[in-house]
Amino acid sequence: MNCKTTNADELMKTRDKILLSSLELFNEQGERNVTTNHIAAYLAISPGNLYYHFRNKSDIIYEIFQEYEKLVDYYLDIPENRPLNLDDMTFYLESVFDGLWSYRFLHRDLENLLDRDQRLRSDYREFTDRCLAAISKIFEKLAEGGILEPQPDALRAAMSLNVWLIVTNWMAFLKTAHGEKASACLTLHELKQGIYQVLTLELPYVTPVYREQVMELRERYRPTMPEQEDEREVSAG
Amino acid sequence: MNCKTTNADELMKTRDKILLSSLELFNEQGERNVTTNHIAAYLAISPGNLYYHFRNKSDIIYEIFQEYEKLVDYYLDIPENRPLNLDDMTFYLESVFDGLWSYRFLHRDLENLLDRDQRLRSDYREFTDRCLAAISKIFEKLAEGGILEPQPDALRAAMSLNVWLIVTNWMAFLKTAHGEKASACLTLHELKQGIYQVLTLELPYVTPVYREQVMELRERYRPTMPEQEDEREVSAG
DNA sequence: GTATTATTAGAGTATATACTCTAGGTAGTC
DNA sequence: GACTACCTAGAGTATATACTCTAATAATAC
Repeated sequence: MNCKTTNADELMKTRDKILLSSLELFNEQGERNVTTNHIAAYLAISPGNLYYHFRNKSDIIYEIFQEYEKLVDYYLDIPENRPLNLDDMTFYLESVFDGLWSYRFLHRDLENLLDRDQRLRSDYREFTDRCLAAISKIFEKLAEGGILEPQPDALRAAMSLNVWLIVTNWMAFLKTAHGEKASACLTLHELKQGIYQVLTLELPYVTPVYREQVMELRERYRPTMPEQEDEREVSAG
Repeated sequence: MNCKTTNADELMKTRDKILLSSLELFNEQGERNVTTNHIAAYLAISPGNLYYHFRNKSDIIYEIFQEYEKLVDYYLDIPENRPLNLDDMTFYLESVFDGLWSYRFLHRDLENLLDRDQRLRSDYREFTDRCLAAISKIFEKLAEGGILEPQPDALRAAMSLNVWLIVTNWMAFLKTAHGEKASACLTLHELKQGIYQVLTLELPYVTPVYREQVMELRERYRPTMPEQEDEREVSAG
C-alpha cells in the first residue's frame, strides 16, 4: 500500500501513460529490472505499440530525465534581488528531496544510464553544474540574510559539492543500509532525513543568532531509529 | 597505459586468476558489463572451467567483497591506547581511498549487487556499521590529540555519516562529472581529491593550533581543474 | 601401472531482452 | 465510402547471458 500508486488513467494518451508507468516501474524496481516488455505488459498494451511511441528504452529514460531537470530547475530558481531566509532554505531542501523522491530511479545506477546515452551524459553534466551553482548561490544569499557566516568562494564551492554529494547519495545509502529485505520499499519520510545530514554540514557556519532556530529545524528531520519497520530483528545493538 | 595492469600470472592458480581478472574487468568496465563468458575469454579458459571453480557469478563477487572487507578492516583498526595525530589521519584517508580504488566496481551499482545476494547485503550492512564506528572513533581520538574540537556523540555520528557518504560516493560523482567520453578511465590521483572534500567537511572543527597544518594538508589534494583531459571543450566558464 | 581425484575444454541450453515487422483497426475529412 | 493519418496488436527475431553437461586430460596416490 505504501509503495504503490495508481495511474494509467483511461483518459490519458498512450504516450503519456508509457512515460508515467515507466517512471513508476523504474522507481519501484530499478531501471535495470524493468524491460520494455514489462512496461507494455503493465499497461496491457503490445510491445509494438510502445515502440510506435518511443524509438527505444533510452528515449523513454531521456524524456523522463528532462522532466526531472525541468522540475529541479524550477525549484532552484534563486531570486536575485533579495537575501534568503530560513523559510527559503527549508523550501529548497524540501523541494529538492521531493524531486529526488519522484525520480529516484535516476540516481540509482546513474553511471550506466550515462554510459548508454551520450545526450544524457552531457545534459546531466550541465545539470550538475547548474545545481552546484545554485547551491553555492543559496549559501551566498543565506550569508547575505545573516544566517550563515560569509565564506570565501573556494570554500563555498567545496561545501556546495559536499552538499550535492550528500543530497544525491542519501537515497542510495538508505537502500544499502536497509535490512535484509528487498530494497523496494522506502518512504519519502525516510528520504527527508537526508535534510538532517545536510543541516549537519551547514551547522558550523550558522551565525550565533540563528543557531537555535537551525538546530530546531534540523531536529525535525532527525532519523527515528527504533521500530520504524514492522518486523525487524535487532542486529546491531 | 593508465587504465591497464597486467596480471594472470602463469604461476597462479586458476581460481586466483579468475578472482584477479574478474576484479580487473569489473573495475574497468563495470560488473554489469562483464559476463562470466567475458572473464573466461579474457583468461583464455573455458566457461566450464570457470564454473568448476565458482558456482556462479555472485560467488565471485562475494569473495572479492570479502577481500575488500578484510583490507578496509585492516586499515581501519584504530589503536585504543593513544590519541591520533595528523599523520594518522592522513594514513587513514590515503588508505581508505586506495582501497576504494582497488575495488571500485563494488561501489558502482552496489544496490543491484545487494539485491541479488542476501549474504552480501547483510555483510555490507555490518561493514558499513563498522566503518561508521571507526570514523567516529577516529574523530574522537583526533579530539583527544587536540586536532579537532571535541563534539557531542550525536553530532559526531552525523558527521561520520557525512564523511562516509562523501568517501563512498566521490568516485561516482567523478564518473558522472567526467566529460563526454566513456567513463572507463579515471585515475587514483583524481579519486584522492575526495580527500580534499573530506577535509573541507572537518575544517570547521579543527582546533586553531592545527588549522594551518590541516589547511596545508588539504591543499595538497585540491582538484586541479584546468586541462587534465587531452581535449575538452570548455563548457562552463 | 592403475585407480582416483582435480582440472579443463567446449559445445550446448533455457531464458531474457530490446526491438522489428506486418497487418489491421479507428477517426476524421471530403 | 474511400482516403489518410494515427494508433494498436501480436507474433517473431537476433543477440546475449548465466550456466550445464559430457568427456577428456593432467596430477597424485598407492
